[in-house]
Amino acid sequence: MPAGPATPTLRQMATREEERELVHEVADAVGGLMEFWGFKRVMGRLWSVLYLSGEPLTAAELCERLAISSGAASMALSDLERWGVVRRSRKPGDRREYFEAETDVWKMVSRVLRERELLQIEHALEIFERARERLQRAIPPGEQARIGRMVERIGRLGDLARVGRGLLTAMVQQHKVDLSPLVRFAGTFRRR
Amino acid sequence: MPAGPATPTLRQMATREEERELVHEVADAVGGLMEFWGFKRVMGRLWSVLYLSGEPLTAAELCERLAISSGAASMALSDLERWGVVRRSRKPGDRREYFEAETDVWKMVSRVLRERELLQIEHALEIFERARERLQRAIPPGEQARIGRMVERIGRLGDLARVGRGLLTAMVQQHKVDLSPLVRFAGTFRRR
DNA sequence: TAATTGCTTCAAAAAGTTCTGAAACTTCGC
DNA sequence: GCGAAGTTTCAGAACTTTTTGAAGCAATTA
Repeated sequence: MPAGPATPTLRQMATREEERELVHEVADAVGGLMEFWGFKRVMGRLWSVLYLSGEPLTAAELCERLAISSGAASMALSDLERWGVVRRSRKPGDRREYFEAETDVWKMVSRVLRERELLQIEHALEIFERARERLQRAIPPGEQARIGRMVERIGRLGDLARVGRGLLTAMVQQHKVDLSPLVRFAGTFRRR
Repeated sequence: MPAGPATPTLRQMATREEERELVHEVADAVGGLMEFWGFKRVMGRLWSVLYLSGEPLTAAELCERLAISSGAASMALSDLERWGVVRRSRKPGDRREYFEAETDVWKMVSRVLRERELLQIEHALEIFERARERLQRAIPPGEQARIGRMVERIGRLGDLARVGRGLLTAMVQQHKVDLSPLVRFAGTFRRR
């Protein structure tokens, strides 16, 4: 209602209300993205509220704003801290801990890529190579064709994993690398 | 045991055994990657077995090889089919359905990127922009600084989402696009 | 058309995940 | 060292996801 005799105070309250709601929407969207990425939804929500508030907040305040228990907050905040995405700080003369968001968003993303995605892909790659090697030797007679195809396909999975690893590595390493050769390389693995 | 008087038959059996195990390891690795990506683990396992076997298999055979129920197989195979990752086929004079893996791995990956990741990011982007716009207008007096910072930070989230969208779009569009400008662009969003 | 085989569906079970709230613990000022 | 305030831990509750197995359905053959 843009019309009506709203006093400045009422209008301000309405604005505050709207602000709260918008912040929550953003926090939920970030939470959704993070969940999609295999983190807890609350982690994304907590980080967003801290990031948008711009100033350190206490655990109690976060609990209240997001309507979660102290336990959940404590755990999620520890996780966030472990990911270097939130920092703790204290104010002199105040016993409570304050939490602050890391603001370099790219730093966060690249750390996750490096420590999680890259490990996962590296692990798969090891398995692929080991399997390929082992199948390669001692092919039973009369199975050349079948095993050969299998070996080739495992090889292709390995190639794809390597492309992924290359992309991630490139993204992660300070953007100093030109991704285009990698992307062209990826074209190699289409078909068959 | 490389020594010992193993008959050809025994040796062959050992090899078969090893093959089974290696295929399972690969299938689990792919399953792990797919789970990481928000799919069901079984989906990855099923696809891998089909991909590596190289020939169409029946549902019953897949159930047996992966030790899952017919229900689970039926559902996961439908999902895979919906993602264009597995095809059904029939053999004349055989009532059973056969399943075959899509072998163009990149086609699969890019479809997922396009239909899932891209949607998710697009959704977040809309929320960010809407929130930014709304906060922008009607800033309560004396809150310039606080709201201004908030608006700026939501803007930064939006920028990051756009970079992600750009990367995904580039990857998805037949590799015709050079990713390097995007990656350089990403450097813009570090710090503060 | 009936019998048979194979496939899908679905309710319930199992497994896995996240959240709560209170007890245990830590820290700090007195 | 004691008490108060704040934080972490953890067992169980609540919720979500995945799997099972059997009932129902569909297709094929005789």
